Amino acid sequence: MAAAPSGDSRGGVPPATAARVAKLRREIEEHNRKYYVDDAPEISDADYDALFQELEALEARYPDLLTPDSPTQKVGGAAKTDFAPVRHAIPMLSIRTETDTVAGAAAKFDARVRRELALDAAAPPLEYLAELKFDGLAISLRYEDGALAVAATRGDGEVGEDVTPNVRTIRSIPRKLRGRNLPPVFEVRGEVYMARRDFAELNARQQAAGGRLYINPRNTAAGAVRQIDPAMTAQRPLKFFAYGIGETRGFARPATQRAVQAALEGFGFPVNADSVVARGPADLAAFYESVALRRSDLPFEIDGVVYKVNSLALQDTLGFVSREPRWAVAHKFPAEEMATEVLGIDVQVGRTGAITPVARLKPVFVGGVTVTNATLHNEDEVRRKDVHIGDTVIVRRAGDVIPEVVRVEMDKRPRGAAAFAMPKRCPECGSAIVRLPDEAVARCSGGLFCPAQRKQALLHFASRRALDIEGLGDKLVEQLVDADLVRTPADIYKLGSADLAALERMAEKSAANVSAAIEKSKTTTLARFIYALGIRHVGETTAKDLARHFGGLDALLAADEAALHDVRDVGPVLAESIARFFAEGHNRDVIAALRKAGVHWLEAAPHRDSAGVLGPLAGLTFVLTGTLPELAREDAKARIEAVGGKVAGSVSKKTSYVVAGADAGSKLAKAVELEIPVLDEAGLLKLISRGSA
DNA sequence: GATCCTCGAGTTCT
DNA sequence: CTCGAGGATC
Repeated sequence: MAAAPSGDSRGGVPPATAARVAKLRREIEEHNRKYYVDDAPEISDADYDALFQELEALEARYPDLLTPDSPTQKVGGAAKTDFAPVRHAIPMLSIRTETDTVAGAAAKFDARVRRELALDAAAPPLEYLAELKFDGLAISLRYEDGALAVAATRGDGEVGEDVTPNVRTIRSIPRKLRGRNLPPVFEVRGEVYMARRDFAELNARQQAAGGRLYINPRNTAAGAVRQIDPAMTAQRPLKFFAYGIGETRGFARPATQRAVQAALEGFGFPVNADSVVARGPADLAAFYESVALRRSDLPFEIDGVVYKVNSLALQDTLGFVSREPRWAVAHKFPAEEMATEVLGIDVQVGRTGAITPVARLKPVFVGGVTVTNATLHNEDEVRRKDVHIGDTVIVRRAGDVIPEVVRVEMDKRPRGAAAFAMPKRCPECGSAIVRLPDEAVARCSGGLFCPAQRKQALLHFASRRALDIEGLGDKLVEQLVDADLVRTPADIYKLGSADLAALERMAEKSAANVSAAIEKSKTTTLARFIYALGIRHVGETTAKDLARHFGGLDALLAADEAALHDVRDVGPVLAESIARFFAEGHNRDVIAALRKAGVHWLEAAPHRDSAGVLGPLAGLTFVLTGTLPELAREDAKARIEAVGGKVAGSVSKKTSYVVAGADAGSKLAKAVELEIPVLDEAGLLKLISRGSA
């Protein structure tokens, strides 16, 4: 940390003030770290803000004290923890997850491996190693001449973060390999984790000290490894299991995965003993069953088991499909389910007025987080699941993310528990709630008169894929609408910094940031603008089609329903919806006001041919899945579209290529099933550049 | 008229 | 991610 100006008084700064500024900076950095890295803030937001404001005030008063590295100068105040990047000599793989029944998953994997190896049914069963899948943080340890040289997180599989100083504090990781004639290079792959008991003790200490409790062992372990200060890591009871090797030099590779375990133990690494050599799929399924029964008795958390082909020679033969080995699968346990109580069923109002019932739940810890809400989608869904208020329900996190009510425990229903009744009037604006005969969704009829819909419309307008106004989030929109400072998107452009700064939780600095973001959003594209308007049934894709078809906004405004029909993928419903939107005087006024405020874009000549611009990838449809090493998903999409390709959301027979990155999910599986060619990022880039050459 | 393919919209928590 | 529904295709 760069010190505040030192001893020699300059600009008449009292030494006590300089010291106070330095202290504030230290404290704020520390709290940032607790908040962002430890995920365990020590002070309330209000106290934090007070420190921050004091520092800002002092810096404003004594500009000499202002240094570029002051926390006040960092965007968003976030202490981005930048560890040095480390490129893995051999990529750290992600293992494909099999989702099927117990017997099915093992059988599928076995069948796939046998097919790849061209084994016929008469061939003897294959040998596998079945291991536990630890729920921790994957780490690669590089030993040079026997000494730990680099420890890196997995990152995206290609490039991880250098966490060597932190990892050195973990006692079960040897600093030097055991034995003689050590290989010049030896990389170990394994998992850093926190044992259940250690986690509980850590939390007991936290509680005694009056600190915030940690959520779960995995996040705590991951947070601890990514500490800025290794001394903090040292205070966390972390452990390690080794399970594989990366690059090696001067090391005779063993013949089997089992022998790799033995070699790792020989070098002094802890290897979990709970693994078996299995013959054929039935043995794998039996291992899974046995582990599932013992899961809660294990001293650490696991989220499934891993099956690997035991022979390393066969592993080499099998190779990879875009960064996923064909010789291993993870077989995860089904999502954890917990019982809890339905405290009530509220409704939420969406941008289109859709009324969504949401179950308010008694907080329950499931799948690693505390869940308090779960969507019930719509009236029919509530009826189908037959959820009443006061019911005990089983909850899980679908796809390991979004909480869902699985079912009701009928025998626990209290007498007289009330069923859900769709309200007649919108809770936000009092307008009638209407459900059209063939629709599943009930809607508030208030339109933009309804504050909830107005807020959602504004959020949509400012969202990343629309005009992308950074910093204009739900809290801010809430205040702006409630204070009646903003009614339509056009009003956003009338806000001055002073208006913003007058709001709660808005210091001058943040207000200036938002102002700048608003200014920046004025330069946009026609497609984004159309999308931002929030026309029913017009999403990102349709907005692009409209922009391309008409070229300019005036042509679109002038189009009647028949003209709209000519746009690709626009049928009667969309044509009517679009025409009705633009026929509305209010909407035309808002559009005019936005243009007047300076929102602008480059207009192009209309492309009446619905095939769109021609490019080397014209006519090809791509589906993206997983995380690519370099390109963000949006970038990849833009690159493909720039040369005429199309990016779709799901895999079908019409898909030309699937581009798969790390942790690819069901879409990759579907691609393999439909025998659609799979590319990695490099393959995609090659295709783009070769095509355009 | 049935079926398949997409797109749109809504959603949780950190 | 998942569901519902619009549009295209056979």
